[in-house]
Amino acid sequence: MNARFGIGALSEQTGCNIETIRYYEREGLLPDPPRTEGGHRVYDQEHLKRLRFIRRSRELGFTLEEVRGLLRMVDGEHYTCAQVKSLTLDHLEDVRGKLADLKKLEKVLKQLADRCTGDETPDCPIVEALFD
Amino acid sequence: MNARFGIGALSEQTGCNIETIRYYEREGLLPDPPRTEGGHRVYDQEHLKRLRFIRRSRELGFTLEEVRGLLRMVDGEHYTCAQVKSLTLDHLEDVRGKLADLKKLEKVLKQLADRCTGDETPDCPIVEALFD
DNA sequence: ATGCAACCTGTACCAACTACAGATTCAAGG
DNA sequence: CCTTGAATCTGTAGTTGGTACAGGTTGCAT
Repeated sequence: MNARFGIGALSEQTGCNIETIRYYEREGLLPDPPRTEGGHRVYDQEHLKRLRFIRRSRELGFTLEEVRGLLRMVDGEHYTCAQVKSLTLDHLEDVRGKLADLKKLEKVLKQLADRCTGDETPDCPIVEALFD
Repeated sequence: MNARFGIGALSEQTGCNIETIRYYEREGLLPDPPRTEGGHRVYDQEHLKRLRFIRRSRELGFTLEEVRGLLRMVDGEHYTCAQVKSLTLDHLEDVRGKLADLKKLEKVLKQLADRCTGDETPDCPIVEALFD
């Protein structure tokens, strides 16, 4: 249960690639782990837990800066629900903004594609539209 | 009508910032414009038209590589509707993929935020969820 | 003892710009 | 004609979130 393992195992456990783990360490998101005599990193369950937290956050689209914020709260142990919720809602707004943009984009692209016959004609309404 | 103008005016006409215009030139998307004695760039309507094309394409989410492709077709004068449509449909698929991802994201974030009371409690269900 | 997989550091690269610093040129007012 | 300040010039570095080497060292099994 108190298993210790190398960076390769941590990578496999989390699906996070090795270079990225070292990158998170450089960025201060993961603490510098202890090393073997020869300098190899040695991890434990705490590291695993923390890296999973980072990965889950990233999958939800939080930026590294936001993850840093979340980790500070968690580390400080004195965060409130309100703070975390606020960060989450801000991020949700971002996502909704992007969603709206992409929907517009999809509509325009679809319209363009529909107006185009797709045959061998050398005059394309898409190109015309791009030229305005 | 045969107006010639500097990079600042081109920037204003297109909403494209000056550094970006020079960047497009370096990247070969815009042709090297003629220069004044002193080395300042001098543009005309053709440059304006081309830059607008690039900007419109970028606004529709085409990558610079895709824009390059579109420009090659336009420059070559021997593109077909089919080619352009194919590029557009590929891109439309990309957009739809991203749209689907973002929708999932929005759902999860909303669920998380809803489960969170947002009060002064120090135990947050969002944080719990991120730890899995 | 040896072979080779795993790991190390350091650097460079990706997209698509953006942001300087420090030098030069252009255009307008006096 | 001269000055002044805005516009422009080149060149380099930074952004985000990693990824990809190169070239060297360590760890472990045989």
